[in-house]
Amino acid sequence: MKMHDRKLKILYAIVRDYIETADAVSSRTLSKKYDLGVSAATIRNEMADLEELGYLTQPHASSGRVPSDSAYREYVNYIMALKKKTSQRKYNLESNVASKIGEMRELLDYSSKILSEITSYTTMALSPHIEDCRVESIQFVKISSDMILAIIVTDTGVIRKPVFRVGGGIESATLQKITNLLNYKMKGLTLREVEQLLLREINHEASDLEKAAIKVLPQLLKTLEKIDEYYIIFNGTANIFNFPEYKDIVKAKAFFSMLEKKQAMYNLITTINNDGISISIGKENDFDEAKDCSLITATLKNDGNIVGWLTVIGPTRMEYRKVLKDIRYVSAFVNELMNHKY
Amino acid sequence: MKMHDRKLKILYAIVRDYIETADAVSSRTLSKKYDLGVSAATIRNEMADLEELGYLTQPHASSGRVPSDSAYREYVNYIMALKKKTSQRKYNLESNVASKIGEMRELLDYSSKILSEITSYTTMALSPHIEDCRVESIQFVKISSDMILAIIVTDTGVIRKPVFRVGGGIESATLQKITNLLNYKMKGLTLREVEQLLLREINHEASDLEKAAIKVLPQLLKTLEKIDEYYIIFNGTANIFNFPEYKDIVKAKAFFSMLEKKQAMYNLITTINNDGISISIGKENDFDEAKDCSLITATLKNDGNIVGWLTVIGPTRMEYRKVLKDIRYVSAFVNELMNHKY
DNA sequence: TTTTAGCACTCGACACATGAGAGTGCTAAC
DNA sequence: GTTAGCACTCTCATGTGTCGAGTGCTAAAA
Repeated sequence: MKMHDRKLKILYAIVRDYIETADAVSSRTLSKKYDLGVSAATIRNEMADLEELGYLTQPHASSGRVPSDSAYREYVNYIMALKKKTSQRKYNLESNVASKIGEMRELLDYSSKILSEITSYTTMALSPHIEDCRVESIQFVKISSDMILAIIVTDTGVIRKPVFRVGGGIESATLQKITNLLNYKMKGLTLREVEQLLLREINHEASDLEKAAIKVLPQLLKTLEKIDEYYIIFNGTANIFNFPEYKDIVKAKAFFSMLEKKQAMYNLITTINNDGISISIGKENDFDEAKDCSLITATLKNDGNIVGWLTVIGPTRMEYRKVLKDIRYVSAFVNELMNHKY
Repeated sequence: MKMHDRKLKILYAIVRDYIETADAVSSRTLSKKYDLGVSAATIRNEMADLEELGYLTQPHASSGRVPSDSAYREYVNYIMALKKKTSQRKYNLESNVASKIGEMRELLDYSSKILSEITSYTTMALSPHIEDCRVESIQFVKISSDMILAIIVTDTGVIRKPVFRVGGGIESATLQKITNLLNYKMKGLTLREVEQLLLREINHEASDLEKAAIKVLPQLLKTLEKIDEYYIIFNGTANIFNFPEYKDIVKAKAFFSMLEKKQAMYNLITTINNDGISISIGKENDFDEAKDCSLITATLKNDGNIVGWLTVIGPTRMEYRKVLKDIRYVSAFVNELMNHKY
């Protein structure tokens, strides 16, 4: 459905003004502040239409109009379609940062912190579910008489290093044997499949493993089960108080309760269209506590595999334009770094 | 200075009532609700005295009284001195949890989460500064062509596992040599001293290390520098909104800003009297943002060495009695677990 | 001397009225 | 199709009066 150009112009102006001021926008403000070429009365008529179409709401009979989620959506589609300015800003985010980043998790930490600082919003970094990654290698290292460190490296650079214990200890040589065997059998499998495999080994008392080795497996299996499935971290959570919509204590509480529901946040992010940058606005979020928020998420990929997500979280009245620019910048920087190193 | 018994009784009653209701306490309430044996008028006189002594304040001329920080301190000293009921509750916090805990950090995570759940307050878990721990062992493991995992185990069970990269890769054999040598030289040193030692090795082109090995050291040094100095995590942050004192959005924001200042939080905890359980109330906290909060901290020790801290954070109007009981319970549980395993 | 009853006084909370201002919707004229 | 004008609506700030909670003081009782 194509709206008349003027209607759209007015709609965008309302969205922009509301994003800027957080005040209901009046016809008079629009005619004065924006060069729309028509009088306030005309704008009033258009606004009445826009309200009927569901793009605007009126907090009360004699206030200005406030954009609805659909208005933001319309606006966001519009700015997303604008030619991305190819003004390649230089990545001067601490050029020596590369040498300090060892593994993917640190890169997520660092970039989400930066993103929060330059946007002044709350940001979130998320790693993919470990069970969906393919195992590149598994190693076991004995770090004390009864403690063993398992090192699991996946094909996307995600690394997990759980520690577990073996009652009565274990010989280094035995450990090496298990390492070799499992490593051989597991390469390329997902962790889910590895668990299946371990279970079979345990039950069938596989002949190619010694008794001593077998006794480690149940403990290893337990370890794999309790391993952090994904990694999630927030930055700049206190920033949410800068927005007048969170002056309301009930909303503020809802916001922080939302952040604490990590599994729901995980689902929220991973079910979006995982390509480039995606924006979900208010009720588009399939998670009650997030119905007042907008999320702008950049999917980080390496060789086509998802290695993480960076998300900016704020009120639906978000500075989409600015945040889009910033998140593009940071995620391009991350990609740059990955291409060099991962 | 010994106050008259009756004064103290009244003071404790005021503190208890205020903790319970968050409303300024009136003389009439006290005489009705608590069995003080005197009339409201007498209580009024005592309250006037207590105000003069700095234990009470009056929000406005005709309201009840509110306890000051010193009143809480007096009350806390009193309840801390009470005979701890030795009613050894059974540790029925998931008895199979022990088998799931691999390293200290997981124990901190788990116990602070539990503590937050049973108290309904915000909790914090903190590990000691890694540079103050003594190195038990250092190992290097090659996890890909150019990635190396360093495994640092300290005498208190704190483990760090930083990943770093070596341009051009390195032979496994060379790595083994370095591991052996450094391990030999470093055992018992603090990480700070290890850094000094590495610096010397690099500059002096130490003869007992091959060229190939030497080139890894600078990278290792950098890695040690950027390693997480300490580990800090929060649970139940949204709980703060349950307290009416945080209905004020300015205070709520201050609270979350406080949590984001991790270094200051670290200092706050580590400078308290590090023995058993300690309570710091309001202005006793040497950190502006924490002047409205009380912190109850349990120091976790193993063989006399500090292995972490568990802290409950809330308004100065905290349910000291209940929280004390809960934190004693959880930290005893942690100690139990450690004695069995660490 | 200590405790208590009584009473005047203070202050915040709340309900209610009022007026100004912002903004709209509608109508009639352009 | 556009605009000016005007009546109408609703919020917000301000002011006023009342109510109730709670104190401080005083004088009488114990």
